[in-house]
Amino acid sequence: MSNEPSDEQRVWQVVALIPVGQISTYGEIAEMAGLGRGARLVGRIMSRLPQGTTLPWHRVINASGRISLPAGSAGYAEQRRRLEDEDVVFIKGRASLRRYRWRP
DNA sequence: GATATGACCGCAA
DNA sequence: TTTGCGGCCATAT
Repeated sequence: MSNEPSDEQRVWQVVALIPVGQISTYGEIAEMAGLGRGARLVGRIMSRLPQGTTLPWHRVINASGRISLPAGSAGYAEQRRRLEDEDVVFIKGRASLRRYRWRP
């Protein structure tokens, strides 16, 4: 039988490892999950997460340091609130923390 | 098969 | 710093 984890499974696994209060980007996640330049794939997978998931999806932002959800949307507000609850500071719409980088 | 779309990215100007 | 554009890759039509 195939125990091969799907791309979706690997992305979930990588996102789950992001430490509290730290952030990563779609591109970094794609790279770590072995998807190469599949940043858009990561974005698609994030958009399809089941409600009530325990995954720290809010710690994933784009390469510009900004939240990718439409500004003003409910999703944007929730992601920003969750990050601020973890002491991530926003300045002019950008997360002030240096983005989390994986340690090889 | 061709085209359009998306929680993206890097780079040039 | 911000914008625009090409590149990227899975899905939907």
